Amino acid sequence: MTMPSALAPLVTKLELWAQLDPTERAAVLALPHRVEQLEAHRYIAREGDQPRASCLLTEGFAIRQKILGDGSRSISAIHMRGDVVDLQNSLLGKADHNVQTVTPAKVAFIPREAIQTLAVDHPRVGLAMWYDTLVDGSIFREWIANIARRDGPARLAHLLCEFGLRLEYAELGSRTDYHLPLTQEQLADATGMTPVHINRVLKDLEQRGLITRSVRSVGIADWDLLQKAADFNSAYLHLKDRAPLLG
Amino acid sequence: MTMPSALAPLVTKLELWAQLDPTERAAVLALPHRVEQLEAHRYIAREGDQPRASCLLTEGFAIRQKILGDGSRSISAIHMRGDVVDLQNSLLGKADHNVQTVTPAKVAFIPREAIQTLAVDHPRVGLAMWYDTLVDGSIFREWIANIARRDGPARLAHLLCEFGLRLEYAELGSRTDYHLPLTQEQLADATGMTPVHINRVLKDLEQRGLITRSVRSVGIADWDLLQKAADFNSAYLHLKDRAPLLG
DNA sequence: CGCCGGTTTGAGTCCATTCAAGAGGAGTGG
DNA sequence: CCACTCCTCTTGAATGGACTCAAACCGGCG
Repeated sequence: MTMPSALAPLVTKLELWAQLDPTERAAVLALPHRVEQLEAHRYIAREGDQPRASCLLTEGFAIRQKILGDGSRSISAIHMRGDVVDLQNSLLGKADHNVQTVTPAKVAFIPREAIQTLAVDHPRVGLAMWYDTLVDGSIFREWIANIARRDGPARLAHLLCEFGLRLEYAELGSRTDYHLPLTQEQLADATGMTPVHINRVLKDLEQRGLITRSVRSVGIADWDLLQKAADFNSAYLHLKDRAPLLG
Repeated sequence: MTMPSALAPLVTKLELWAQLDPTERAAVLALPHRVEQLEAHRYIAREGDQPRASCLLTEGFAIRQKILGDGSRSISAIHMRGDVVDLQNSLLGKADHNVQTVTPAKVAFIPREAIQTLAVDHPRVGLAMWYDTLVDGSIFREWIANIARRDGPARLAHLLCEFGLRLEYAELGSRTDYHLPLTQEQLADATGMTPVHINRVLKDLEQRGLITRSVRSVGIADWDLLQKAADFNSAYLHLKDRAPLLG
């Protein structure tokens, strides 16, 4: 278990939900953990595993995905720095989905018992982690609506809006101009389309002047316009409802 | 605030996750609450609201849904007796989706401050509620996969399997023969299809001998067969991973 | 009896898919 | 430096699953 600074992003994240006092902050930073540098496409957890550690993403990008019976894949979340990536799998005992890096990534593994103890000994920290899970849930619901009811262009545009906003919020880029670390195949699996169709939809968004693309980067000329085309309303990210009661 | 017995289903539910000691059990039952009998199609929370109370469903059925920009609707969850229906909305401060009854229902409203206080004063109860939220999230992920990647028949069959199993688990019916309290339009909004297509898919499942239907009831002749057609694996419901560590 | 919400059925259309092939780019090794 | 490979992206053509539009049917209920 290494230098505590690896957990700093976790404190930052939790303090969005609850102003922690010095004791609580120290307790979080004192969590036992093991830092690891992972290559791209590496599995952090596999469906059916009984993981003994949760994991904090401190660098790079990761996804949560499932492989269905017919071999197709569904991506249900994209994660970036500061996200606690594996609470579900490790706390619930048995992983119900896979977690995988998409780029080289640095992660801190935290034993599940340590998380539970922290939550019990410092209930306000537990509450903050619970809030984080609630926001996760909110994002899942929006993805359900996105995939179920929006057409191709709106669906992809919505993903681009969400990703941009979250990147900006995590201070990893500008929401109107950022590097998108996903292949078109991954975008397809995150939106319930085929890679071929993603390609055509991207072209369509570009031709309509809503986005510009270079290598694997996205530029958004007119944020409001794209937001409108995407039927995007950031409320579900709860970026502004932070530290609502605690503190 | 009425007789505490209305909260009994909540204790039952939480004890699936953590064996509570008498003090903790008493604390849950001592939660201030207001019982209300609601008619069908009544909104419990509306998107944008700042609800001051969470709500426990003690009788009847309810859904969570969103109305999109074009007026279409997406249903992201179906709830039955014992489910805590509005933690997300009330704890996060601002509702990001609607909660609505689909049948007449009895609910117990619990002030959000009371929930928070409970979680802080009795951290293990807080942990149990957190677990419940994690399972919610797991179901959302499966729904994403379901809508994104399965075809009509499998998608609907999957919903029928899940609903049956959850009903049985809540002791509200048999998984192979139950009353389905949803209209075909609601089934459509829960699976990302149109009502017309739901109708055809139902007919298809019936003709293939996978289900039988009467008024608004479903019979499943061969559970294993339907499960297979649905690509259904109940692991994501975490019915068997109960009380994993606590207690 | 007649209304009304929900269900069922038909016909035509379209969006997204499948299948297939080619182009671009990065990395490897001769 | 060039050939070779692998992966990703791009494009075309044909197919098909789900949609829209529209009408009819059904059962419960005032």
